[in-house]
Amino acid sequence: MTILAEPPPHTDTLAHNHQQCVDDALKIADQLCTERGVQLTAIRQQVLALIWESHKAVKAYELLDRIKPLQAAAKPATIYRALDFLLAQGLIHRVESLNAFVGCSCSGHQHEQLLLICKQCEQVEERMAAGVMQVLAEEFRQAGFSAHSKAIEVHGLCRRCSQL
Amino acid sequence: MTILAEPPPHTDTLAHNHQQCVDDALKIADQLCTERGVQLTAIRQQVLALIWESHKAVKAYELLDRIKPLQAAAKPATIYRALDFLLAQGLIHRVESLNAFVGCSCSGHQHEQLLLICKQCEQVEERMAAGVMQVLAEEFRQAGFSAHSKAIEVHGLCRRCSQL
DNA sequence: TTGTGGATGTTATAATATAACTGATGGCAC
DNA sequence: GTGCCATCAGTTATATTATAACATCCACAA
Repeated sequence: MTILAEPPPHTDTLAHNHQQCVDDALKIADQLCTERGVQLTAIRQQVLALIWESHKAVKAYELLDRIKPLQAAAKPATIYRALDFLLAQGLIHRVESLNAFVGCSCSGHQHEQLLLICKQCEQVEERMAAGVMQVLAEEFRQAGFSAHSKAIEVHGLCRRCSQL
Repeated sequence: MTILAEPPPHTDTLAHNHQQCVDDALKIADQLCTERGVQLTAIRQQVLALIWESHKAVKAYELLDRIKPLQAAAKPATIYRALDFLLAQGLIHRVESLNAFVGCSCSGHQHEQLLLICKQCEQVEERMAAGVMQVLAEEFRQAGFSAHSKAIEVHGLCRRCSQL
């Protein structure tokens, strides 16, 4: 079983240039939406930017609080509609086990990912985990199951936090 | 990569003797609780039995409605407390992506499982998926991640429903 | 008896999410 | 330009999921 190379994990907010993450995410979002002929409106972009403020998963009502300075009229529906859009475009992940949302760093790729959620620093690392997905596919074949979507969410301690 | 043998899937309510599933589940629960010196009280047993009425994932408030004939005083806390107990004992799974609960057919085993959730018939098949878990473990090692819990929930069509 | 711990009862409320209708905007066919 | 349509956002209300906090009960042991 060969495991494909992974992009460097960004679980260390101190050590990486986070503004670069945000800029990249917004730029990619912009490009993808243009290509697809869908609108990355101001609200949607603001929500995406708020989600990318950290590598932690963010709750919808936290986003609501944080968008209010920019969108005074914001209500739950404002946020949930933006989240629905971003999810549909693959720009964010929903973290089911936390009822929260995190930026997707492989936006535009179709493959599903593995989400490693740190209990300590709360950051979420996304990994393509090609090997895992391949073995999973074999498992589905055996089970006669046609998979439409999968979430692999793992709670534990990230490299950094387990070393502390 | 060898895949271990799986117990026969019980995704077909019509074709299998479901009463057997329920009886087995209750008997195993009883044994485990006795062994562990914890109390499988009437409420807890009733909730477990209600969850086992089908192989579908059941919502907490559905359980609340269904337990009322038996426990007229039942309130949300009644159900959530019973669910917490059953989860702690490994007798049920929480299906994060549905905010619902399903009986665990490998109660007492420590290993994590793969949950295959059918969009059509709503039944949940549990698989040990030893191969998947093994490859996952290798992935964690590479990521320097110490996993404490993992949920692998896959939505799609089960064998039966994809053949219809 | 008297405490102690576990389970349950009870009330209230928090947290998460959606429905349904209204209005505003902008493109485009005519 | 006018009218039409689709998309997005505003607004109100409510549904759904989950927990907090405190009271009560009861079995059992000291």
